[in-house]
Amino acid sequence: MGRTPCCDSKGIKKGPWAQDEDKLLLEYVQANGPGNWRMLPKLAGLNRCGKSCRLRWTNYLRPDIKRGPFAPEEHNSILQLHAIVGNKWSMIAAQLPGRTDNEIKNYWNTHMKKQLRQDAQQQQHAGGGEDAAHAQAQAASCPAARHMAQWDTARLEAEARLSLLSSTATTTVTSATDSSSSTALPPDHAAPDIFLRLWNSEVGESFRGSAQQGPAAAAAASVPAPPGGCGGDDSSAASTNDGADDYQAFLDQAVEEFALMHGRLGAFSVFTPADVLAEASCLFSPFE
DNA sequence: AATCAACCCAACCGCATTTTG
DNA sequence: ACAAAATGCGGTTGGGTTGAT
Repeated sequence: MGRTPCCDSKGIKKGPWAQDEDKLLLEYVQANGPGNWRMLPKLAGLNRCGKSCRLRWTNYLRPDIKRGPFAPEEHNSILQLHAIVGNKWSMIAAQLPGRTDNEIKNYWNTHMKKQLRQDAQQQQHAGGGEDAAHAQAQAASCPAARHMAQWDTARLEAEARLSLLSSTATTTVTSATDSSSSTALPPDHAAPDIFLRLWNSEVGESFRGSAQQGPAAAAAASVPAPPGGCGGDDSSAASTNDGADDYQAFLDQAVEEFALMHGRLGAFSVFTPADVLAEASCLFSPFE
């Protein structure tokens, strides 16, 4: 006994949108604004369900949608954001003006997953050894371990940036590294660098402690092995559960920070200016 | 030229969350 | 406070396109 689906009416068209349908939808939304998707098809003269109309508008017809290939900055942003919030595509999309969650999701699934796999393989060849191969196979077969690998990348980049900023002794770092209040507003003149703030907070420190035994160990310690899944017959999983708590606490705080900051400031850039990123990439560029 | 496989992306589906009466 | 409706979100699928054989 659930709700009846919105699209179960007979005769409702599905599949690709025709040009005239796009035109009808576009004209209606431009005249009346988005919203009331339930009634919109009838009012606009469309033989579609409201859900389909909303999707078509948000993913394709919206005038502020940016089309074309993703820029390197966008690529890096997606990479870093995904390391923090995971598959929260709408959250990631909120930080990339003009990109839809669907587009980012597709981009991640088709381009970036593949690239991460290739990078991992390259590292395996460079590193060599059976242990590396084993860890790689584990990472490839276990989503949680993959996520940890992504997290490790973001962590390294944050460290590189921290090193950079501390060496240039900018005043923004002083406020950014003030861990006494993780929810304090950043100074108006500085971009809020959540990576740095989280990294220097207590949960960040706690997580660093658990991850210091290396990425593979951190992955094993942080993520309980699924039944019959990666991590094998890990009987020590229970004894290392602190890592999972730290990791979860870190992620939870990251999500809270995003939500809080986004609520206060609207759309904003999480990341430092492009020149700083460029410098950082000289120190450490994991995805090139 | 024909066939097949891989890739890409728009659209759908179902669940979760929020809003409304 | 509750139930139903509306909306949002993430996972998945299907069909078109492109490249290899």
